[in-house]
This record gives sequence, C-alpha cells and structure tokens, in this order.
Amino acid sequence: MVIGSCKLGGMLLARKNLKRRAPRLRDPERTRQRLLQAAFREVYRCGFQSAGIDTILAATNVTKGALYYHFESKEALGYAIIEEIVAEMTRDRWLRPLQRSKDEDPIDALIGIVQAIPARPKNLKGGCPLVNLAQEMSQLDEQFRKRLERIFHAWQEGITMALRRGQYQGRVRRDLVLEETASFLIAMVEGYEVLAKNAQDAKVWKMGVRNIVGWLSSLRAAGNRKRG
Amino acid sequence: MVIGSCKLGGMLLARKNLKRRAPRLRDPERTRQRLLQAAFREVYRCGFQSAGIDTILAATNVTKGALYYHFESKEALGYAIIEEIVAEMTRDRWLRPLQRSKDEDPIDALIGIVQAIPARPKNLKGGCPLVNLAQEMSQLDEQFRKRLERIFHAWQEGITMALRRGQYQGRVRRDLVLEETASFLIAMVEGYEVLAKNAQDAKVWKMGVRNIVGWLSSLRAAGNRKRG
DNA sequence: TCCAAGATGCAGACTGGTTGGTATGTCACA
DNA sequence: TGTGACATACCAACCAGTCTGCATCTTGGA
Repeated sequence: MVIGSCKLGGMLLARKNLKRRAPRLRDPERTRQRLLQAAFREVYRCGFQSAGIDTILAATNVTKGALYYHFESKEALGYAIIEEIVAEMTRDRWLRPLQRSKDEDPIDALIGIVQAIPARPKNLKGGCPLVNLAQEMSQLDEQFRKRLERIFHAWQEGITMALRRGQYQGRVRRDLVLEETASFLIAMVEGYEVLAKNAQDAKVWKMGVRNIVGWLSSLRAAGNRKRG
Repeated sequence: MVIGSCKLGGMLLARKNLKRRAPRLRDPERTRQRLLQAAFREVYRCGFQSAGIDTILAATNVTKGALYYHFESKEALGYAIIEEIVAEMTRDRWLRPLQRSKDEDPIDALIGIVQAIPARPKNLKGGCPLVNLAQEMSQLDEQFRKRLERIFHAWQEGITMALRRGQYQGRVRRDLVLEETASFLIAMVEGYEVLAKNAQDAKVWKMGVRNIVGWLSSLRAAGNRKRG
C-alpha cells in the first residue's frame, strides 16, 4: 500500500512544500514508484506473462503514456520489479538481519528469520515472489534469469558468511560445507513455500518452519546445544 | 513423441486391419493422446496461461475442431494434463518404485529414486511439471489446486508408508513423525529443483542430491548405518 | 449381406475481445 | 520557451472459443 513512500520521497516532498504549495502535481519519482508497486502486486497475483498492463494502470490511475515514459517495455518493468522490489525484500528479510546479528549466534539469527516469515493467508497463497518469478521466467528470458540469479547468489552468500562467523565463534559445526549448507536451507524454505502455497494451509507452513528449525539446530557445534 | 501410442491402440489397429486396410484413419483415442502430450509439452515450456492453443495444434497437425471435440475448454485440457500425465509421472517415478521395493530398505529405495531423477539440461531448465503448475495455478484456479493437491497427497502418503514399513523392519528411526519427514523430503526435492532450474546448472542439482541423500541417511535406525 | 441413416470425429473459416505498444497532442514547470 | 511528464486515441496481433459443413464409422433392419 503505502510501503513505497520511502524516506527520500518524503524529503523531496518537504523541500517542495517550502518552495511552492503545490502538493504533488508532477512528481515523476512518485509516479514511477506507484507503477512499480502496482506492477509488483499484479505480477505477484497472476505471474509476469499474464499480468496486464491495463490492470496495473487501472490500479494506479496512471495512464499508458506515463507508464511507457518511465519504462521502455513490459520486460523493463519486470526487470525493475526484480531489482528494486524483490531484491530489496531479500535484503530486508535475510541479509540485513544477518548482518545486524554480528555477535549473536548466527543459527539463532537464522531460526529467528525463518520463524519471522509471515504466514498470513495472503502470503501463503501468493508464495515467495522470488520463487514465483524464477519458476515462471528463468527458462523463458535470460535477462530475467540473470537478475534473479544475482538475488539467489546474494542470499546464499549472506547465509554462508553468517555461518562462517559462527564457525569462527565455535558455534557452528566445523564439518559443514557452508555454501552447500546455505543452499540447502534456501531449498528447504522455498520447497516448503511451494507446498504451503498449494495446500493453502498455515499448518503446512508451520510444520515446515518446525522442521527447518530442527534441522538448523543440528548445525550447532558440540558445545553449543541449546535445547532438545 | 510416439510414447502416446499405447498397447491398446496397437490392438485396435490390428483388429481394424482385419476388417479394412484403412491403417489409422479415425482413431479418436490416438488423437486425444497426441493432443494431451503436445499440450503437456507446451504447458511445460510456457506455463498454462501462456500456452497457446494454436501452438499445440501446430505441433500435432490436429485442427481446432478436433481439440474442442475432445476437450471442453483450455481448462479442461489442463485438468486432463494433471490427472493423466503429471499424476502418472509421480506414480511412475516415486510410488511404484517404492511399492516394488517391498522388502528392501525404504531409505535405500528413496536414495535410489532421488538419484534417478534425470539431470538432463532439458529437465533442469524445465523444472518439475508438478511444481510448475502448482506454482502458477494453485492460487488462480481452485480446480487446478485440488487436482494438484491430490498428487501431492499421494506422493507424501507413498513416502510415509514406505518409511513406516522401514520402521517395522527396524531400519528407520522410531522418533520420526513420518508424515512430516515425508513432506520434508518433498520440500527439499522441490526446493532444489527450483534452485537448479534458475541456475540452469547440473552442479547445483547434483549438490542437492548429495545433500538430500545425506539427510536421508540420517533417518536410518541405529543398527542400520551403511556408510559415512 | 447390404444399404440407409444417424452418430461420431474432425476440418477450417470466422469472431469478439484482449493485449502490448505507439503516435500525437498537451499541460506543467524551470 | 523549450523540455519533461504525462494523456488519449488508436492499432495490429493474438487468442480462446464457435459454427457450419463434411467425411467416416456404426448400427439396425430387410
């Protein structure tokens, strides 16, 4: 909804209000953001190929001219969704929390992250935007695939680095191939998201979280057992 | 290609040749099968929504009249793909091998099955047909979702029963909740298929298989350790 | 055994609606 | 007064689905 209005936007708005009273006529950056957000929602609902330009426009009260002024084509719009929204979501949910947990146990951090993944019906039914797009487009459009691949890579790298820190701290088992362990975690999370999406049942997701958390606990180093 | 011509078709053909020389004019079941196979391939390539009826027809040299004689609508065609092709693939790759391995170690059987999942570039890029359809359609069409759900359920049930047998035989750990363990395995397989599909790299898939196999080995009962 | 007649299986032109994209005009703003 | 930021009418392509017509097959009766 209003998620898109970032701090920068607010600042620009304030600056304008000092100069002129005109509140928000001709605010191209805002228009672009609204289009992006609406496009993301539409793509999240129907997939990229079936997402309708007209539907996006109807949802934003923006006209076609404006859209094609800001984005060269439907594909370009898709690329922007990946790079500016999907990538940001991954950073927000995974990478930053992992970086913030500098001195904590990375396994605790990962458990917290997995448990914090929202289980609202809307998210459940919609699945993971990253997986949705990868599933649909990676085979059809190399441009899509490369951009998605970057996100996957960053995701895996973030987990790997956190686990490496944990190894140095003696909290994570030494016998693990960390890159593979990170991929394994990602595969589990995505796999369960697919299952839950199809089942449309929060229980399925909760079961998944339980099992993933159990598996994560098994990564602790010998002296780091917390609870059964 | 010619997979669709089943034994029944051959028998009918023989019978016909006795009556008249006409080789295969007017063979409705064969026509239906060819349409189904071509439709499956097209849906596998582009997704259901973006699959074009005309493309399917072009691939089969069948006309629109024939298609809409055999299938009420595009959706009906999709349902048939799920129930007759995708479900069959699951039975073929998972359920029957598990049933066949009656007296063997079910964990060995599962390892064999996972390792036997083809890693050809075509399959890698295309991903798992079941997941593809679930990912795309389960949220948009309840009819699709229900049919896919049945397959998932049968899949999970098949694994659960195999593991239960293993428990009776003392080959599988007693502390497992088998239904959850089965779902966990499915989630892992699907998750890695998504990763491999996006990476388009056989190494990713092989790594996945290694890790899944390792995890499967950890399900063995104490007296059933085979190797590292 | 043969033929008539209805049913089956299919051919292919056609349609109405939707789609991404464009061309041109216009208004705000610096 | 020019350029940035739109608005709107328009278009060609596409797409699922339909309709009519026709060949082939099956069936029932003589």
